[in-house]
Amino acid sequence: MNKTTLQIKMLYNKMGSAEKRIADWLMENPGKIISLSISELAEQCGCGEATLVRFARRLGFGGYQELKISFAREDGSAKTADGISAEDSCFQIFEKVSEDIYCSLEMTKNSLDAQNLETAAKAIMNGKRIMIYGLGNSAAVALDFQHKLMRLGYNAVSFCDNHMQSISASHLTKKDVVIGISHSGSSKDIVDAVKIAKQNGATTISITNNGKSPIVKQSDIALYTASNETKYSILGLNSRIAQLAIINAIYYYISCQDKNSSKTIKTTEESLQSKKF
Amino acid sequence: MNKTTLQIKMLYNKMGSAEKRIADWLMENPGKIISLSISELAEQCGCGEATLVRFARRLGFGGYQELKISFAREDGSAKTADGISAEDSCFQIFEKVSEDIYCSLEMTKNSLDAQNLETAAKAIMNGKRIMIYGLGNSAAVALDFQHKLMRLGYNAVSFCDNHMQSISASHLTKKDVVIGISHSGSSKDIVDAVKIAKQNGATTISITNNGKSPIVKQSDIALYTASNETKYSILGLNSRIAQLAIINAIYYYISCQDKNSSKTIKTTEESLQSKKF
DNA sequence: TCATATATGAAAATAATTTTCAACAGTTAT
DNA sequence: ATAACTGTTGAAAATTATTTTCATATATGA
Repeated sequence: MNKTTLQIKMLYNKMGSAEKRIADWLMENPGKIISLSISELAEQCGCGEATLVRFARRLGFGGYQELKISFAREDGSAKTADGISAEDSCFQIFEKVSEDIYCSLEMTKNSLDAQNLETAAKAIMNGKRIMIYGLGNSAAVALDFQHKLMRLGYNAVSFCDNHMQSISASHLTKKDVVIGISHSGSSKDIVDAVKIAKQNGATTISITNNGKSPIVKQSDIALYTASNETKYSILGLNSRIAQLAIINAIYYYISCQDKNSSKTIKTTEESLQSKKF
Repeated sequence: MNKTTLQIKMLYNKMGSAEKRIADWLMENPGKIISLSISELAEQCGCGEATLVRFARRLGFGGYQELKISFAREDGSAKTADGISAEDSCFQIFEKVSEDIYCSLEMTKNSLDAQNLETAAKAIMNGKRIMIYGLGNSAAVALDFQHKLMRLGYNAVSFCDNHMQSISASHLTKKDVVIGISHSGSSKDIVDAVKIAKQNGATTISITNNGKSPIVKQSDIALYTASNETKYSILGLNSRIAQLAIINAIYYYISCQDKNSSKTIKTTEESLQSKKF
């Protein structure tokens, strides 16, 4: 599946009935748009030309022509990513997983607030200590974040022990920053620890897939991922990748903004040299 | 070089001076035609619109539009993902990171051997014990893998302590499976541990970005990621995501193939219920 | 040199696209 | 329930793009 098709599917629910008809026609007739003018397509879809222009704009194009060209670029051979089944080879599953990851990243682009992201990155840069809490699935993400921040020379620690999380949170001050990671946003222990940190005046950041979750109430800054994985799993596998993408973005942002970072990164690399063949 | 470009070169000698000017401009400005109207391009080439229409017809197209679309289709390499700079907002960086992740996944699709992937997944399913080794960056990936396999009810353990890695490897048998994760493939301790495991007869699997690395020599099965990140980092951030995608694929594959898994996943979920709000 | 064939671009004709606007549907506030 | 608001829609107008026509220019070969 290509980028444009993907985007159409993502925005489908937000479309009006005429736009949905357009989306449906495009899905059912892959590649055909390329040889049609706006009036011809309007007739096919039973809508006005204006609606087609709006449709194109909504997808981020300048107009109908650009939409058409985008379809031409991205090849008509539209693969449709179905669910994963027992007949699939492991490689086919890999392809589907890639597709879903891509989809989740696009969705996260919509749900992630640019201002919050920037504020969170700056808070981390100014924090005296950075505490990162995650459990289960999110523990690996927390560890990844700690690792990256340490490479940049920051005083970052991650905990995947709920006692340690609460203990560490209880000793924080308003100079410190806490990052709570929970896909559901409802992990009791993480919420507790973040709450304690907030009571102590620390800046609290949460990374979650659920906007209406308890962790958000305890957060000064909430970073939302998005993913459509009800299909074949309760596990938020794709939102996890989106979390990592957010972490990568923050990492790069800090490494660009922080003037010491290039030196620090070099120091890190040097320290690891002897560990390699 | 694409079909249309080739044809233009073939017919070049038969063209008049104005048409040659068009051909020259197109060669010097690859891809630019896509965003230009016929009048704009006519001005660029210093010729009349009519000449452009004739030019397109001569190449076998119905008109200017078709020529334009043909260029759009054949010019896949027009991705303009720049590097990350200090002027970028954190959100812009997130967008670039997403783009790179997508790119890396596509590249990995090419470098990953379907047969090896399947073999690795089956070996894991049949392994008595699964040992996963990673250090630094790769420790988080190893932890993630362990977590997923445990959810499926497998006897999986990850170590990010080089002593524990070697110790555990020294006690393995040919019924066991070892997974060594190293972006560079040159991490001494990981290679050592995998080597020990291999000497003991365990099935060894490696996940790495480097086909010609020491770890591959110690592996029965090598799974290669791919990524282009020389641009702004030594860290293999994107290959890391590709590693996780491989892990996700294996997870789903096993959960489809292993008949007990749905029960096990349910048990896992139940065990976590009390931890949530 | 001249007749013929071909190439060219300005302008006219046609077609495609975009904008405007009024009607309408659904939602929220009063 | 009603008013005010918000967003969707397509017909028609306005704009822009493309194609055709045609007069002129240029080259070719007898």
